[in-house]
Amino acid sequence: MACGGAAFPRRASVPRRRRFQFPKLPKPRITASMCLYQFLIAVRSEGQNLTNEDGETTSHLMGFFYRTLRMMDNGIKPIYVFDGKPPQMKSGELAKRGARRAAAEVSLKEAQEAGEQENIDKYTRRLVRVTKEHNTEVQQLLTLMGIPFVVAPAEAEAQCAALAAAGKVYGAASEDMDTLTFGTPTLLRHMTYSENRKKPINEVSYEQVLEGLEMTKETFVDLCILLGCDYCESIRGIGPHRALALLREHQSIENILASLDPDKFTVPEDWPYAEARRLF
DNA sequence: ACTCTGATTCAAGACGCA
DNA sequence: ATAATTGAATCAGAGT
DNA sequence: TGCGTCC
Repeated sequence: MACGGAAFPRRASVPRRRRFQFPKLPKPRITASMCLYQFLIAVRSEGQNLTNEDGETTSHLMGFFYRTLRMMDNGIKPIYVFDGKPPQMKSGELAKRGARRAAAEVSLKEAQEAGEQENIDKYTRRLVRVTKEHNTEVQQLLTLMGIPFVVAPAEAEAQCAALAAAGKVYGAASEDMDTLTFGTPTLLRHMTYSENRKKPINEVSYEQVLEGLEMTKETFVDLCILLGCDYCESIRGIGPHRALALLREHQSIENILASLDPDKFTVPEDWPYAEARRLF
């Protein structure tokens, strides 16, 4: 997640990008959770989600329906992957999110009182929440459409990587670089943009990324951990450049830690980098 | 002067018609 | 009871 | 391409 593509130094990110040409029967797997969010946030009219006559939201169903149809039109057979249990989070992180949500609620109320429609929309979007019902409704829709989906035991990204690595699908469609870290041979980015004809689909090959960065799978995983992944925080003061340079020099987090100047960089206490590494 | 990091902010879908 | 993103772009500021 | 509509 946090291992964003933009986080990689431009010069080093030699992973070649080439225009994606549809193979015969591509079956990319797609993480459904993010789609759900985006549909609920974006599919609106006059600030409100689309609803049926009973007032129940249908934005997510519309979104999935049309996007899936469009993919089928282009010869893509998608397999959606739903998140299972969300990754465990730290209490500090939870508190931070709670605070942000509270702030958005306050801002929303202010905007409502001031009658600022633009801000009302903005903060309403920020408060969007995906429920279990949304998930099951979408799954039901996919079933009716005959579109396969998988509910991942834990994180969707890992499940996708497994499907892709096993050759069950052509590739994994996601914006999340963690998907690569999980070992997906092929990552497809901008899947939705390209459906919208705004940007070309970006095909990233794991092999070529490693080659371009001159890294092994092991050092690449360490790199992603240093950049900050979902499972543990990163070291303050170490960003993409230093992380890459340090790994080139020392090959592993252990070696880096042994040589880091403790006066300059503070390593988090009980830093669970090894556990994070084990997850990938 | 320049490089890097980290904080902040914003926007987020798809269709069809003109 | 509990909940809730993220990538990209931009800016500020620390460190070199 | 821009814009109103989708429910």
